[in-house]
Amino acid sequence: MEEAFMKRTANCGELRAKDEGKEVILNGWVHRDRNHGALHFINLRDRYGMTQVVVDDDADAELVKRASELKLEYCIAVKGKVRKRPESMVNKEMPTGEIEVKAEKIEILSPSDTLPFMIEDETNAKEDLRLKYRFLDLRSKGMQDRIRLRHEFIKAIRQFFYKTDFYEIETPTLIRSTPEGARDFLVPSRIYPGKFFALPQSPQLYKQLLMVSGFDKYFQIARCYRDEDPRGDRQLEFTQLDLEMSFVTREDILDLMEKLFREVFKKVVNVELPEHFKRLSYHDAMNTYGSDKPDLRFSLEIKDGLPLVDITSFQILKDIKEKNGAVKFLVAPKKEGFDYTRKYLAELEESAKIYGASALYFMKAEDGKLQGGISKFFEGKNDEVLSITGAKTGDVILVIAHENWKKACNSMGAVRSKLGADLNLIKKGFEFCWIIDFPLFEYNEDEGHWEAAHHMFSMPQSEYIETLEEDPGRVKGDLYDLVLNGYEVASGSIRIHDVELQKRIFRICNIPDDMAEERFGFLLNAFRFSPPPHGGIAPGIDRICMIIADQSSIKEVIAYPKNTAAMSPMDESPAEVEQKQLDELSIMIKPKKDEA
RNA sequence: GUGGGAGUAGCGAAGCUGGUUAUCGCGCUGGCCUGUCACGCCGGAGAUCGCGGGUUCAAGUCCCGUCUCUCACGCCA
Repeated sequence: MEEAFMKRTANCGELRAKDEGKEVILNGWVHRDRNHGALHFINLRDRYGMTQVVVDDDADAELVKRASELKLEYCIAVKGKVRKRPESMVNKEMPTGEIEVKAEKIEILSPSDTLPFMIEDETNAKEDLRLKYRFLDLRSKGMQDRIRLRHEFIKAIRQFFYKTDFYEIETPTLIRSTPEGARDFLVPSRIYPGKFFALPQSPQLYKQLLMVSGFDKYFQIARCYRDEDPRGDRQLEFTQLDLEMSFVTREDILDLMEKLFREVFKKVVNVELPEHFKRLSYHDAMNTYGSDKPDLRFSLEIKDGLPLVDITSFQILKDIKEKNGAVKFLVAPKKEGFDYTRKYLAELEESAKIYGASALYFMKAEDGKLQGGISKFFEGKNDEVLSITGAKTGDVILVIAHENWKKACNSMGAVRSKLGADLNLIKKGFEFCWIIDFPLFEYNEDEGHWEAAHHMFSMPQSEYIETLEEDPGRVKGDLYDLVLNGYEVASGSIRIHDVELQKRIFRICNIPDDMAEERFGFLLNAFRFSPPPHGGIAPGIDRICMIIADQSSIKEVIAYPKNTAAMSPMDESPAEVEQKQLDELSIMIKPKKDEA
């Protein structure tokens, strides 16, 4: 019996000089096609690589004709013999560059329309077009590499956990709301007309129940859904490694994560991470780097500007200090070939204003003197300013003042980030750090009440527990974030496991007991039956892969395009969809007559 | 929700202060080519300049409206 098509005996990435003389069949796509008249070269591509196929000058008429029919991205089968390329024709750029396959027969398995954009390592087609033709975009080497990276990353995570006594457990996805603070995606229920399921924002409640059940250690590669505006580093639908452990302290969890990332980064990108990651308190991170997710690939530090206020005649700074606000300064370093022009300083100010600063003040240090900007407010105090700031000739002292400490920090943080990028200060590599001692509550001005800064199930640090209600703003939580190159990549905490404490937290967050009972009753109920002390953390797989893939967008490292992941939303109302789906299903189930 | 940017051939772009045939590269197409590998060379087709309106002798270019995309903020960790 003749085969349906010439099925491959080798892939396009594996043939080498040692395979010389082998008769092979390759299957793949026509990546490039170079026709020289009597000689014809075809780069045949599959996910394993690329192999050059030659239609030589001794080819018979049929082979020549078939080869001339080929166009880009035709899916073909080639039968031929592996041969070494002539010495001077070896392509060192290609892993298979020492050989080529001399075609004896070509079969077109499937032709292709003219492409909407070229399949290149990195295409410059616009995002929406690439997403419309996602299947073509994913044929490119750049995209295949990203998807492979993601695969390797998840594989390495699983390998790590399979050596431990963690259980991998899946939690439900048609659930009642998990309160992470974002909007829920809702799914109408057919069985309970008019009612809805929520898709999980995280497996939070369920993993806590698993701890109450005594599973002790659990992990899951979990899909999560949050109905908020997407960004380059944030999707509606995303994947995280979710884990929870019983009878542990914060140190156990941080330690586990450091071990995990050391092993995984070694395996996946062959990078040695330090044994322990730097730690910064939330306050130190904000004060020093102007961000709770600082990029430590460059050191540029923000300093407290209050000492400057004591020696200035600048009333605006004095007023801010009077009101207990924050004054921050940053010394922008001199750099050869880079001028702090008026225009550039205005750009820096713009980036500060986005985060609420009303102005970015500056003065230049030149030969032991201050020049320009606000220097006139430091008449006769040049030496003091230079000694406080440490500024040297060519440096620029940047100052931000704001009544609101957080806004002052964030604004200067934006300036720091821009300087880091523009002055090329950012080193290659991976800088992890822990941010710890987060405040447990934040005041929501719009709603007029306190709310959980992270989520409502995180433990306050023990010294605050008795006096929680007195001033929620000063309560630090047993919360920890893992930050990589300026992105938050994991977030975790030690959980509350006590009904009364949980209810107090709910009350502070303006959730009265009856509402708490209604929404989280099943968790509160579980807490009545000897829940163990426990805690966990959830690293975002998409974002870490994005950073490893050199900060391509998350759209590029996950398998689904934007909006609701796989597709843009449907127009029909749920009821219409349901009927339509049933109709389609019944057509599919009925066998066609001629097939039966 | 707010603000910035963009929409010109299948794709990516150019088109300065309005001026008569809208340019370039890739792709497509016809031909030539025995060693290419982003092959090369010669020719060709392909665009009511997002859409609607306005100003003007004249609009891709200026104005108003509108849609779409995109980035930042808000929101969200």
